[in-house]
Amino acid sequence: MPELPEVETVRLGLSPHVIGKKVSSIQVQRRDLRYPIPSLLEACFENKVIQNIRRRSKYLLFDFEVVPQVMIVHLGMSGRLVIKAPQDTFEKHTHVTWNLGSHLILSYNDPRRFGCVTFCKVEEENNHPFFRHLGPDPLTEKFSASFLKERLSKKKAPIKTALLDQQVIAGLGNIYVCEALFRSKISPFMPSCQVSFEQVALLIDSIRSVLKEAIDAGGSSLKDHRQANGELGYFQHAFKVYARKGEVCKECRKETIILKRVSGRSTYFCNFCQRLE
DNA sequence: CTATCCACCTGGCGGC
DNA sequence: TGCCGCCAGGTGGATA
Repeated sequence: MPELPEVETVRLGLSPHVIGKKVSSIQVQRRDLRYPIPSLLEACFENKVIQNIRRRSKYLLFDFEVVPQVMIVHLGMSGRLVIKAPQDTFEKHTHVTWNLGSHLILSYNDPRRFGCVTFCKVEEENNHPFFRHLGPDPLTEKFSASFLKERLSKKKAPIKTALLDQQVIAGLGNIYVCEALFRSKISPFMPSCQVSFEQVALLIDSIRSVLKEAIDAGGSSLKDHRQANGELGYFQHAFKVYARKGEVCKECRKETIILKRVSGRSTYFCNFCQRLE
């Protein structure tokens, strides 16, 4: 499910409800997610106060007052992190719940169990395997045209593949790579090292604009994504190419959107707007 | 070291 | 209605 905008939407939605709240208890229904939930999770965070929620790439990090550990949550493909009330129903595949006093419950649900809930020492965060090799976040200044051009110049793989590589840029996934390439009029098949500096600059603008618009729309809901309040995101209605195979291109009005596999992932594009010269 | 492939898991959908 | 194959917002371990 969740790429950068969906994770950021969850962070923004959760923050006002949970920051400053004490976790009165934690219930773990099953621990075998992508990585086992550490047996010490409950002991580590029960009766502690949530101080802040941060996002790094597609991970959410929960800082707690006083606690020298940071809690890490990843939503995988199908994970949801939502605020509930005790009287609400809890769907199948709800694996972890955090009671925040007697009126609010933070709930983690993940049918496919590709996500994870874990923690690490604060001082080890930057060296954690999840974060050590991550590229820059596209919404920060470190992500510049000169930086990206340099990274791409060493790669022969298609630009589509490079943009999905979290070591090149952190937070993009299949949807937003397709959408950003379309906005830039760059073919997903163009070898990374052949993308010109001008195109890289345009690509950065496209990535930033599509991500910001998606965050403003509450993310994209295909099947699983919900905002923290349980509502659907609505950026999927703004897709120009993703999941639009066979539809007339909204830009050129000449050709229909094509679907091909690139490095194992469905890749949607307009063969006219994004033609290789 | 880099580049591909594929498994991990469940559920939804289309076709027959 | 039912069964089957295919597909899905991600990641990293195995392999060449």
